[in-house]
Amino acid sequence: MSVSSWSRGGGEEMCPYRLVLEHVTSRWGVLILIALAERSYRFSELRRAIGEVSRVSEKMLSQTLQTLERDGLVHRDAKPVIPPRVDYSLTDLGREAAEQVKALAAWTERRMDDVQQARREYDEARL
Amino acid sequence: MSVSSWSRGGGEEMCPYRLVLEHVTSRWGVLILIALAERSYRFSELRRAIGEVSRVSEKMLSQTLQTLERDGLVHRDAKPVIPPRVDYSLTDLGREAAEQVKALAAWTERRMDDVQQARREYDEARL
DNA sequence: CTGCATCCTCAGGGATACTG
DNA sequence: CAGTATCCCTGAGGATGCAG
Repeated sequence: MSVSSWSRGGGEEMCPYRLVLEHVTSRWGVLILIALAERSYRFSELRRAIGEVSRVSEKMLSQTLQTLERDGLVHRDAKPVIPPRVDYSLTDLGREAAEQVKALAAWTERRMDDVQQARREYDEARL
Repeated sequence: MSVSSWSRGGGEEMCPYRLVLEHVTSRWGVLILIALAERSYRFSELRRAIGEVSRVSEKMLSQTLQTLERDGLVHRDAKPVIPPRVDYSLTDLGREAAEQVKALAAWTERRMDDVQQARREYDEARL
């Protein structure tokens, strides 16, 4: 992986590859992948689970789920019953993505102390 | 790593840990970490390197560099010469972060075909 | 060259109401 | 319950100009 191995095409639009990366690392994408890595969730259930961390609107949740579904990372299982029941889970591809994201999140958690220490020093240095 | 292991504190603000994750996974944070993982760069040089992939304004570049520096991931070496020369490189902590990000980017690159295939099927299914 | 300050735009994203 | 549609607003981010 190197930056220069990326687009290099004179055009203006991003390479599709960057887009997937943005979907996966997006604010809600990260949380959805981590949540679904544990188990499948129904829509509102997922919203509550994520809400424990950071409030997410219905709009953003369904929007992000659609993006991830289109990328083949999330599987949407809509059962034709009344009231409606829709279960979301990860595909194999999604599980792989979730592993990467979880690794990143785990690293952040591990190194949190070092980061906060660095911040204190940085802030103190410019008082 | 599980979502529920995150904030859980009745408050409204994000846990500082989420913030670091957002810095690292941010649009420009990702590109900066990957670029600096290869070698150190001067400001404009870094801007051009990243620009090959996606145009970045001076403002966003310096802004993102500052947050990453504050988080202790990037080292800023300003040489007191005329004209000014400032070199940016990764700290040990930053190199660790870059490894995680590169792993994620590499995965995306590897699985790009599967994703595009999934997209085609998804789009085709709703014509 | 390396930025900081300013202005301005536009799209990400929240709140609300409504539907199947 | 699981969304879609609509309105609206904040803030990310670009463009420009200036300073050290």
